[in-house]
Amino acid sequence: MAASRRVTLNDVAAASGVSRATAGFVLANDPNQSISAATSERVHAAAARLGYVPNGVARALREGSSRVVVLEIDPQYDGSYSRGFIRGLDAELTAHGHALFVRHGPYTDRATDQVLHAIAPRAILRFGESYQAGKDLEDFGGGWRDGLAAHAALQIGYLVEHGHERIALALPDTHSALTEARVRLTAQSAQALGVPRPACFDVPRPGAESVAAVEAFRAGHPDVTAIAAFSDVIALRVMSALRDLGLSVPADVAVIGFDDDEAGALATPALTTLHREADVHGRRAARNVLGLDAHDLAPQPGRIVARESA
Amino acid sequence: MAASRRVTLNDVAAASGVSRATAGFVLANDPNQSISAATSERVHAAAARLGYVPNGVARALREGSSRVVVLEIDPQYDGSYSRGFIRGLDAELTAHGHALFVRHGPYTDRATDQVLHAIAPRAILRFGESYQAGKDLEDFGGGWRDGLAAHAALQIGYLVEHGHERIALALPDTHSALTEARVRLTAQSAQALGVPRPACFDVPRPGAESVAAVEAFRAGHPDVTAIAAFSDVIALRVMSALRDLGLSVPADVAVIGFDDDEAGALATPALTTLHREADVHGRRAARNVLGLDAHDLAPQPGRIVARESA
DNA sequence: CTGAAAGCGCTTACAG
DNA sequence: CTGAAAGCGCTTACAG
Repeated sequence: MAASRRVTLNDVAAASGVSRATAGFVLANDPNQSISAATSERVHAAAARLGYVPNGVARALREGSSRVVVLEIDPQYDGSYSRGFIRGLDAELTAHGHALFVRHGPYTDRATDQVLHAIAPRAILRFGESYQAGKDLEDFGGGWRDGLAAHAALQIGYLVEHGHERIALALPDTHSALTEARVRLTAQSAQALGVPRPACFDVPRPGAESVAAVEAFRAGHPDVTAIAAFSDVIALRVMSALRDLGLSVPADVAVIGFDDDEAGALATPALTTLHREADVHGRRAARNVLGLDAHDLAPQPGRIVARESA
Repeated sequence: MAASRRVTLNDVAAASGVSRATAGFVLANDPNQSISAATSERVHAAAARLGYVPNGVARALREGSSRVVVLEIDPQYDGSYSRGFIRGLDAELTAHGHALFVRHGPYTDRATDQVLHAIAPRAILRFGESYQAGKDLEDFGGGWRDGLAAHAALQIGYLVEHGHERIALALPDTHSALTEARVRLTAQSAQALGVPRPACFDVPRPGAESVAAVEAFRAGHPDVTAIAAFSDVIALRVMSALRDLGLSVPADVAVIGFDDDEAGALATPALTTLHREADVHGRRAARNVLGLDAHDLAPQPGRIVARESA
């Protein structure tokens, strides 16, 4: 079968008997032009009949950037929250004529530059960082400042409510802007609640090292009665290590996760955690990056999912 | 600060005192041209000094497609295997001058079409399906035929070796080309090993429904002594449901996972599973999609990670 | 109300 | 050995 040539604006113009310019004006709905209703209708009909779709590459060359947004995400943040965030971001960008593409990998300026040169996206977002598109927002548009602060407070607040005062914060073993923000916000929450500043420790991937890390931390901080984890993944590592050390959760130490991953619900004991509405955060990020108003998209408050571990 | 204009080929040509064409020939290393060493050197020096990077959008418009490959992946397949696959695919594409972008979402022809029109990628891959770029490979280039067959056989083989004959296959509750392939290959393995064809059942997300699904299956198949799961996620759902039903793993029923997710290692009992070298599969897929030879990239055999659940 | 034309930055056949 | 020129498909200021 012959490869059917792509339908271009020229084809639409020819089929409707107008110039390419006129066809373009009609399809772009250009308010500076006044095209007769008859002409407009003919052009629309021809475009529909031929199945015309504008060539995004040509348009991007002309306009200077493509109607594409790229999200960079470090694989260590993959989880139910990032999935929901991506879903919301994608849906909202699509609704506004843009496409979302995700780049998985560590954040490097070289990689970001390559993306810029390769497809000239309208903007590049980094999951967990402010976005890199000329403007310089203070947050990620979806609760990365107010939201994350509120959620960190909720996590610590739950433990305090349940009688804990000596609380620790368990982190992944590679740090980033996101882990730093979390440490800072957790410390602020503790202060506001009148409990000592949580001590932090890193928990590497499962294995002898992760058990040793938890053991060493316990030895240095024997009075800690509850551990707040950076994520459910980290919480599960902690619970597993505590079990290996012969400790019982929550009797000996309480553990609370963050972000409600499926595996937390299936753990023994089932993981108490915090649920955030990732979808709305993604939608808000989309609005912000396109310079659109996001006021009708109220970020949902987070909520504690109380199960067995705390 | 003034936005510094992008460096174009024109700038390089002007800076080195040659025409744009000549500069282009030098930078493209065009074998049909014979450029004097002096000229070539001057152009390269100018390009380096100015930090010239070709505009991918302009190039794509000219060449008909961009040096970009898009991977579509359904969120239900997110896990350690898909992460490794993406890592390998990305690394190998980058090494060959291409960029990888991932689209997360259900597979729909409409979405795929939008991608095509938006950035005209060199190819679009669907995780778990053959690729959609004119050619029609039978597999995904990284073990989706031979590889998946071998791995399905390994999973069932382990159970048979450990004395199981009545085996079931636990699947996610949304089916796809990938689940179908898995069912088919598992049935073939069972036949080759001389045990009855495994009965299949779906396990929905955690909750009352997933427990009911496992209970119903057990009632209908009381003689099943081992369950092979489509993935570690599904295996964890099954183990949790069995626990809720008062059954003990592996004493009452053995469970084996697939793909070695971190959560499996942390479960109680720790999940026995199968590990595949996702990275190499991704690299092979990259080579195939670019039409490059992949013979030096031998797919690694899978291996059983024997823990406690089977 | 509509059309001819320029130009985004690149690649490459063609002419010299 | 090197340059002038066409053209990928679009948008949009300009002329009529």
